[in-house]
Amino acid sequence: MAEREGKGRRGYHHGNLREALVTAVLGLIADKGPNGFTFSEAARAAGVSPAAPYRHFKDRDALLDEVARTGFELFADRLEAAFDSGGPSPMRAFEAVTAAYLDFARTKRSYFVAMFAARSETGPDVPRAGDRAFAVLYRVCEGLVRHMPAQERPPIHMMSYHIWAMCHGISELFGREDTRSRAPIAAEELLEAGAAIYLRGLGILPDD
Amino acid sequence: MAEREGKGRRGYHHGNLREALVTAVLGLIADKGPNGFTFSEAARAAGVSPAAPYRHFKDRDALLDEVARTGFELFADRLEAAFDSGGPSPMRAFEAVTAAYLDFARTKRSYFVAMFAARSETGPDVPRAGDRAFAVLYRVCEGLVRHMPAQERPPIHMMSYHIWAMCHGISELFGREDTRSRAPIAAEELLEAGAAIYLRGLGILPDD
DNA sequence: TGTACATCAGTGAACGCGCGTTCACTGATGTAC
DNA sequence: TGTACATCAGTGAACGCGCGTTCACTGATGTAC
Repeated sequence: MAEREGKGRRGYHHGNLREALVTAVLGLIADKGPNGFTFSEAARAAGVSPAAPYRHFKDRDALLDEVARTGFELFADRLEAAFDSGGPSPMRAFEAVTAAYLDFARTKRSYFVAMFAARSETGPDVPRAGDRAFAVLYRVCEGLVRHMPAQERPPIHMMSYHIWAMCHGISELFGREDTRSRAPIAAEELLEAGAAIYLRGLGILPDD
Repeated sequence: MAEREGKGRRGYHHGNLREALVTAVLGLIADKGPNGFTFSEAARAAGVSPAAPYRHFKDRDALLDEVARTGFELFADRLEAAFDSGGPSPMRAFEAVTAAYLDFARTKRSYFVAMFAARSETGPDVPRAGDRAFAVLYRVCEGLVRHMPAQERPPIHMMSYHIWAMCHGISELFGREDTRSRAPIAAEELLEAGAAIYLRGLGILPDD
């Protein structure tokens, strides 16, 4: 029980301590928030001496940055997969991507928290990974707008920011498992309805 | 310089240590985040021995809760004032309130961070203070919808959640002074445009 | 108005604890021959 | 296929430090008479 034999931990050498630390941190974040744990605790949670993490990370912030970076990569993967699942229909892609945003924020909560808690100064790779996720939202909007006459098209950048903000706001306020969500409406429905209203305001109707 | 004579700190007794601690914590949050300071640091920043805060707060979390509670009260005050400033025009009230949301999130960043970082379990007063702020958004939406025929009116609760989420998402993603905002568009414009599109989607036009 | 006393709100010394970090070390792994 | 050796990735003991918390204390304030 105290030992973790199954995977990793094959004797003196851990084998994949770097990933094990990230995993351990995710658990700690879930319990105590992004700043509620120490470097030593992370080592302990990974079943390793307090000096071991220094082989892989300069300090606690570097470790947290790694979690954030990994989270952004995973996030971007999810959004891209959702985008592809929408097939040729821009509207389906839109729905799949926004739903994936919400789902990630809820089910990968620890990643999500780390992604927005990490100090953006230290990790130059973190924003870059975020850009990949944003690009998916951009492409989604592009698809929705393509059939419109050029004059009526809204600025796609602005539109993607709006969608991003809506997803993000709803995730933060209503899409958390830990706090009983404070709205009597489910976050998914709320987002779906809000997005539909927003798109209608741009002249984009549900039946493509 | 090291002493703070002007106000408070009138000799052996501080006079208003409770508020002074809250103020000190706001400064610490601005520097190092909501969990980046210790109880002792708060005491030191208030110019007081490390044992003194125990007269007023059980522990660090209680202190942070107080900051959050104060923040929510102030936030609600600001929104209410903005609402009143809109006069009889629902649309002006709407614009003033959403702008006030953004402004608070930016200029009272430390409060804002504390408000959403405090563990909601411990402080039963915190959500209650948040409700007062939400009530303003609700009234704003009510006003916007009043002239519509009853059948066309959207559910006001849903509508207020949407507005709240939009304000919140934009504040978090683009409305921070610390990080250079990542959007090439200013948060205010972004919010204004997004809200206008959303309202148009509901059949509400700018010219009341 | 003065005095005695209770209460309040601080001090500062003390304690045990766990953290961050360094260090010489050592077991495991990979590779040259 | 075996052996020697370099390198890698851990250990565990040690250190100084600051934190959280308690404690007897003390200066300031408020109030009863």
